[in-house]
Amino acid sequence: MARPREFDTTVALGKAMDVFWTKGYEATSLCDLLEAMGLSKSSFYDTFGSKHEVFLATIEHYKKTMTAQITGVASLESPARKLIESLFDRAVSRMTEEGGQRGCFLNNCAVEVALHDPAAAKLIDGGISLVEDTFFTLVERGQREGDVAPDKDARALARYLTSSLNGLLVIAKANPNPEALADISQMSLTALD
Amino acid sequence: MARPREFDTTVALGKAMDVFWTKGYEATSLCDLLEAMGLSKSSFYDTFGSKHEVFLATIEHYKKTMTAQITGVASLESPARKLIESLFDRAVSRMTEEGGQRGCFLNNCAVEVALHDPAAAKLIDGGISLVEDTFFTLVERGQREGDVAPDKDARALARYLTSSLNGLLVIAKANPNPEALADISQMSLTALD
DNA sequence: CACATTAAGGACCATTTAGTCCATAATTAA
DNA sequence: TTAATTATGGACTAAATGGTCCTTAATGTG
Repeated sequence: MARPREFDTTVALGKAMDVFWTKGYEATSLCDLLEAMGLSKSSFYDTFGSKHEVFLATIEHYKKTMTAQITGVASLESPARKLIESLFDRAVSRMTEEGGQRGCFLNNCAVEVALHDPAAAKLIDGGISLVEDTFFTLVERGQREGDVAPDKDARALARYLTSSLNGLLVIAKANPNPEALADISQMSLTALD
Repeated sequence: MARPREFDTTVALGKAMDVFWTKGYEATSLCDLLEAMGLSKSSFYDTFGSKHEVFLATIEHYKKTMTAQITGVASLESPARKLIESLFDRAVSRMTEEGGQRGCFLNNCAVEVALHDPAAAKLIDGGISLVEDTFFTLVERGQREGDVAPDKDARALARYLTSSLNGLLVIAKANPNPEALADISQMSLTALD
């Protein structure tokens, strides 16, 4: 009953992340994880150590996949401003479509555990910085391209955009009203003018 | 060992709210609640029914106390714009001071439970609407007073401000960096120009 | 004084929790 | 063929979970 190297650690981490993402850390039981990851308790503890270690690993996993995704977007040829706008658009449409109300994993984690889990908080902060840095790059490029206000501080704008996106996601969780989200998204982006 | 009507239900709810606020719903045990509220298990179940019912009650409690606080601010004589700014200032200073990183109770609840607890989600949404309505009143007043952009839709601005404030609080939870928060707050408020 | 409240204390419950450990089976590499 | 890997299944634990219930004690009210 045991072929060696049967399961893919990365895939399993992705599954675990999905569970934490939709249920939250505390509400996720070991059982939930085992089911989702498709492995036995023994293997789980052998490979990952503990629930908490898996949790931290999923945050790392999220950062990796997000980085890939985000640098993908940021390196597209479209004007930077359009790319920024599309990031907001995507957030809105994701939150308004069926079953998409999970929000942002980092956001969820920050709110639920950051205060009591310093290790997680550090990873989360790193992830948010990644987002901020992406916005920073885009803002600077936008300023060079001429469709982002050149007089505004790029770092401040990047911080602001990151915060705005998170705000949008929180509001959407409480009530994914498309009109409200569109208002918020649009107003947020006027800061680029 | 039991004097009748000894404990004040409202006070107890406030204590319970504090626990949920700092620990989150799932991470709060019955034991935590009993200790904080200062009552026995029997009295707890007699009076409140269940952990979940207390939870819902604390959201209501939060709304009540917040309404009082917020209408207090909104009815001050200062210019509306100044009042809006002070709401952001207060959020920043609360999040940067020692032990103030709990964020906003509604925000926390929205992120942790809204997806799986429809009853809570409804109450939370109601609370957020309260905030939005306060901003709406202030924005309209600010427009009349001449220091908020008159051409912008007041409802959209109110939604935006609510979202921005929530974003700020999430970012602060992950990393309460005063500079970043100041950047975010300031940039958010330029939407009023 | 007596009676109805009101609360506390504590026994009790079934379930679930995260986590450990070991024997077993399948596989690959030497 | 043999030995080292690698994973599984399942037995097991100790603690904690939310929740029920019943007895007892203190109090206010008639």
